[in-house]
Amino acid sequence: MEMRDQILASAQRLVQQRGFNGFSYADIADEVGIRKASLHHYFPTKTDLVLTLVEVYTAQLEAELLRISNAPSPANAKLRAYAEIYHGTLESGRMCLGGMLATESLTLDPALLPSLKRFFARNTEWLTEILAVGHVQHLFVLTGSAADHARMLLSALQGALLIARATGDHAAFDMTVSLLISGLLRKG
Amino acid sequence: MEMRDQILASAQRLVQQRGFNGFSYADIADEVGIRKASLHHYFPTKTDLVLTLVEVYTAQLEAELLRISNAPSPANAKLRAYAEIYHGTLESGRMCLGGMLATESLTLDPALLPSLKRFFARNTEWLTEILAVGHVQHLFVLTGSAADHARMLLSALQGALLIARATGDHAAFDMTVSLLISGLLRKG
DNA sequence: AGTAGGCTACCTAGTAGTAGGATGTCAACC
DNA sequence: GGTTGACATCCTACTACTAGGTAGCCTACT
Repeated sequence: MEMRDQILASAQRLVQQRGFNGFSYADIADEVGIRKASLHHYFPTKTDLVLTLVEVYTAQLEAELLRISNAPSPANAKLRAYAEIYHGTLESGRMCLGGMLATESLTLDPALLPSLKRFFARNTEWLTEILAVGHVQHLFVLTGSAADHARMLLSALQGALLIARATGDHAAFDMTVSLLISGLLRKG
Repeated sequence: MEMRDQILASAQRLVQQRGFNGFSYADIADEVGIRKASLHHYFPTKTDLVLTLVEVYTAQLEAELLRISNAPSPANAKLRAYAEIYHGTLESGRMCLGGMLATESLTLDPALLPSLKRFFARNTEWLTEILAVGHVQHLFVLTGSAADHARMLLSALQGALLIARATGDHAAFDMTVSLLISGLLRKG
C-alpha cells in the first residue's frame, strides 16, 4: 500500500496547488517515480483518483474535527483550532481541496459532486454545533441562527484562502480570522 | 471591434465558469464562429487574452463601484448593492473572474499576477472607504479597522460564491450576505 | 499598396487511457 | 519440495485526441 499512498499524497498536493485541470498523470508519475501507465493500475481514471482523494480528505478532516471537539477548550478556542487548519493549508501554498474543486465543479465528472457536497455539509454541521454550544454558554452573541453563522464562517475562511493566494498577504488572512472570532464574542 | 468584443465576452464566460485551465481556444472559436487560428490575430497567446480580460473586468467593476458610490444611499445600502454584483455572478453560474484566477494563480503566467492583485486591491480599497464612511456616520459598529473589515467582507463574498457552486444552495448565499451586513449595523 | 481579418493546413507537445507483456509473490496442490 | 496458477505491480509501446501556436495565403477596404 506504500505506492498507492504516495500517489494519493502527490495527487492531493497537485489538486490543491494547481486544480483538477492543472495537473496530469505525467506529473504524478514524475514525482513518485513510476510510469504513467502504472498509475492506471491503481486508479483507472482521473475521476477515480480524485474521488478517492475527496473521501480521504474528508476522513482526515473528520479526525481533526473530533480531536478539536473532544479537547477541553472553550468554543472560541475550538474555532481558532479549526481556523488553524486553514492557516496550515495556506502556509503550504495550497487551497482547501474542497474549495479548489468547488470552483472547478462545472468541469468535473458529476460523480464527484455528491462527495464534494458532503465535505462542505460536514464542515457546516460541525461549525454549527460549536457555535450553538458557545451560544448557550453565553460565550458567543449570534445575530442569526448558528447554521447561518457557520456558513458565513466557512465562506470567509475559504475566501480568505483564495485571496491570500492572489495577494500573498498572509497577515491579512490571520487578521480576518481574528476579526471573525472576535466578532462573535460577547462584548465587555 | 465587434468580433474582438465577442471573443472577450466568450472568453470571460469560459474563465468564470470553467477556469483558465478548463477551456481552450477551440471552445471560443466554436462559440463566436471563426477558426481557432483567427483568434490568434486578436490575442496572440492565451495569456494576452486573459490579461485583457482582467483589465476589462477591473474597468467594468470600477464603473459599477463609482455608480454605487455616487448614489445618494446610506452605506449599508451601498454594501448591499456591492453584494448584489456577486449575486448576479452566482445566478449566471459563474465565479468572480478574479476569484477563479486566484485559485489557479500557481499555474498562471506570472505576467498576470500584478493585474490580479490590483483587482483585489481595488475591491478592498473601495470597501474600506464605504465602511469608514458608515463608521463616522455611526451606522456601522466596527470591531477592527475598516480595512480589516473590508478584507473580511471580500473574503466572505468570494467564499460564499465558491461554496454556492458546490452546494447549489443560493439561499445560503443570500443569508450569508444578510448576516454580514446586519453584523455591521449598530444594534437597537 | 498596405493592412485588417479571416482562412486552410500544419506542427509540436501533451492529454487520458489501453494492450499486452515481464517479473515477482504467494498459496494450493501432488 | 517442487510445480502450477492466480494475482499484483510495473513496464514499453501505442492509440486517439486536444492543446496552444505558426505559416502562408486570400479577400476586402482604405
